[in-house]
This record gives sequence, structure tokens and C-alpha cells, in this order.
Amino acid sequence: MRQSELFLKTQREFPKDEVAINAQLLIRANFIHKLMAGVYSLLPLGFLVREKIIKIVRAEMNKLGAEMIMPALHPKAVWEATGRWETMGKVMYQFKNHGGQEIGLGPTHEEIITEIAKPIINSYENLPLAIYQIQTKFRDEERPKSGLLRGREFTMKDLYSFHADQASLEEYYEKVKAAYQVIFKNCGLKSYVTEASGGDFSKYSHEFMVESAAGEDEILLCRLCAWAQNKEIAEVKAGDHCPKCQSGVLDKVNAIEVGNIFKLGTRFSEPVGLVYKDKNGVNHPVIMASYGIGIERLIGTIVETHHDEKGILWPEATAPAKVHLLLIGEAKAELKKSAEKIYNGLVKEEVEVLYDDRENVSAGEKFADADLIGLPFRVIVSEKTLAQDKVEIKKRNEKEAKLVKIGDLNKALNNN
RNA sequence: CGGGGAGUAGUAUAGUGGUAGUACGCGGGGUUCGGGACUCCGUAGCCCGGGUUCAAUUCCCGGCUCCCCGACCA
Repeated sequence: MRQSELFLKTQREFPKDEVAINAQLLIRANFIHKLMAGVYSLLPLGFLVREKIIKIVRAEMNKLGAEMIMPALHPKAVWEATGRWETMGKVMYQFKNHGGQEIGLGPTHEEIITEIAKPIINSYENLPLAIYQIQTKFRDEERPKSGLLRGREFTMKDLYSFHADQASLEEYYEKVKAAYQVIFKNCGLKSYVTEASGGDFSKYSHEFMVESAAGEDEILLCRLCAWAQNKEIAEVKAGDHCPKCQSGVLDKVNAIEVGNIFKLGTRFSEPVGLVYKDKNGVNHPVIMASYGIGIERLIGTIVETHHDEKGILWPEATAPAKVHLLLIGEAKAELKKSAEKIYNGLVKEEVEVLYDDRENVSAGEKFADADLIGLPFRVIVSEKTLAQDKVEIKKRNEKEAKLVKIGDLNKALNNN
């Protein structure tokens, strides 16, 4: 990637109105563009981060079910069956098309997937089954806020599972719980499985919480054994001993909910008529669960938890590229030529690299932008380094830079 | 949805009842070239509608938008 061709222009000033760190940094660094409250474009760098996160999510999800994609436009009738056309009316965008047909924009997909599953799931022999999608959701949030943390239009990974009995559900649910922990860890986040409101079907659902001052939720947390409970349902308070390990003392902390898993039971299968036949040919409603991860919220959470006063510090797995290659002194033709050669070498080695090839940009500005954008490695090519046939390499999260031979660059990048 | 704050150039800001100034950016010239360098020239703006007034970006009313707190968030 050449910076001069990336549709990229960083801003020197923080946006006036934004208070949330993730909004300030992502807008300044030009990862995102706000069109209206809670509605953002992902510019090339932001788009790449999204791709990285989706890749991490898919890697785990594909072990648990097949991927599909459902529409965002939903007819009223499907939602009326479960009563949610009415009850979700506040958060669901609802309108009439030119023919007068009532249509909603999907805030979630339980109704739709249940409808789809009807002709597919007929017998206990078909179960269990699971399917997921990564798709755009629309929610008419009354108060979108905190940059990417609460939007009106966002990408969600939603997984739905179908079971003949409770034991099967429990087993699968635990698998997903484990997979979610892997996903968040792979995104560079420390998440806590948190007990939360469970609805009619089970005592608890589980939220995956990342500690952050920017979080809207408050949780009671045991740092000793990682037990956590949402304050909304908490039967304990800060300072109490942990009900699980008994020895830890509970903290009350703010947290961002990056994922949620929920046992639905027959809440949707029953009204929609999704049933299976048991061995005796008797119909039973399918037992279901749903599991969600907000992709853009995850981007915002990473920025909230990985930044310093100069900019973002992307965890390598989620960074838009691994290396920021800076050419200092591009006016000199031989320097430019060497930098191009190093850039092409990295590309050839399939190292993800953002090459700051901009002309007439001062060294200081390139440094400032590199810190702001926050790729894991910064590599500098300049007269100074080339005099020794070397480049300078520095990690974003370290102070010290070191010089390495050009031929050893790739090795140095991998040894870190 | 209740409460608070704010809308002046691409961004950040100053200011005025007589149509607006600065910095960065952007275009051009020159000097620079390892932490947002210097310099000269240029470019670009008062959220929308109504009212008061000879005259409104400024005062009044209404609207829209954005941010924050709260409520809401299977």
C-alpha cells in the first residue's frame, strides 16, 4: 500500500465534538468518517482493520457452523409472528414501500433464521445445527454515542444454534463461550465472561466484557478468578468476597460489551412453528440459542484499550498492516530508489506494509502520522541509515529503535 | 425520550447590528529535509427558515444537526 494512493489524509486537530477516544483517534487518523450520529464509513485503513477482525472471527466460527448471509429488509409478517414488530418498534426502523407494504430493517435475525430453518429442520436426526452470518444490522438507537461503540448501522456476527434437547444446547453453548474467548484474545483484548440477565429461558446469559472507562456497563469483577457479573443483576457489591473463588475481593469497573451469548429456548421456534419430530414422530419446538459479536464495536474497543497520547497502538493481528515504511528525504533520487526497492522486497515477501511515499512532507509529519496510525512496526529509510546499508526499525510500543541490515529486515520483523 | 452544551473555511478557533480575522490544510514560488521547518503569494466560511431593523453572521422565535449526562438497550 502506498500512502499517497490510499485515500488518506490525517487531521492535525482532534474533532471538536468528539469526546470518546476511539472516535477522536479513528477520525483524526482517517480510519473512519462520520456521516451522521452513529453512522460511519470505514475508510481504507478502517476497512482493513474490519477485515482482520472478521478473519479472526471466521477462523473460530467456521469450526462451529456454516456461514450464510440474510437480508436486511424484512417483511412485517415475519416479525408479527413473534410479537416483536410491536415490542422492537422503538429500535427497529420501520417504513412502508411505495406499494404500501410494511417493511423493517433488521436489528437482529432470530425471526428470519427461524423461518429459514423450518423446511430444513424436520427431525431429531437433523439436530443439532448451527449457522452464522456477518451482516449489517440497523438499530434506531435513541442516543448513539462514543464513536464506534454504539452505532445505528453496524456489522454483526450472529450465530444461531438449534437443538433437540437442553443437554445438546448446553454443550454447544460452552463451545461457543470458549470460542469467543479465543476470538477476543486474538484481537488483543482481555475479556471477562460476565453473567447477565437471562430472560425467560435461563437464569443467565453471558456477556463478554472488556474493562474500559469508556464502557457503558458496570460489572462486578474478581481479578483473582475472573468471575464477573453485570451490575444490573448483581447480588453482590464491590468489596464483597468473590462468590466463586471465595478469596478474591470484588471490584466494580466499567466495561464494554463486545459479545453476548443467549439461550433462547423456544421463544422463537414456538411462535414461528419451527418443530422437529422425535423418535416417536411427535412434534417438539426446536431449542435455540443466539450468539453475537459487534465488529465495529470491537474496533472501537481495541482503540480505547490500545492507545497513547500520540495515537493508536494496534495489536498486530488487527492492524491494517504490519509495517509502516517511511522514506525520509525523498527528494534525493537514489534514496527514493532504495526505498522503492525495500518496499517492493517487503511486498514480495508478503509482508503487509504501508509505504509513506508522500513527497514534500516533512520528516516530523511522517513520524507524527506513523505514531497516530499506529502500525506495530515503523521502518525508516534515510540517508543516515542507507550510508550503513541499513534501515531503522522500531516497534510502536517501544521507545528504542535499532538499525538492521537491509537484507535482514524481514528476519528482524519476524523475530519480534 | 427528559436534562445540559454547541453550530463561523476542509480542520481548530476569534469577532461584530453595517457581510468576517487568525492558525493548520489546500494551490503556486523560493529556502529546507530525522519529530507536524521557514517564507512569500493565493484559495476557502457565518446550519436552515421566519421575525425585528434602513441593515442580521450578530437580537428574537421556530426548526435541523452534533456532543455530553440520564432513561432505554430480547
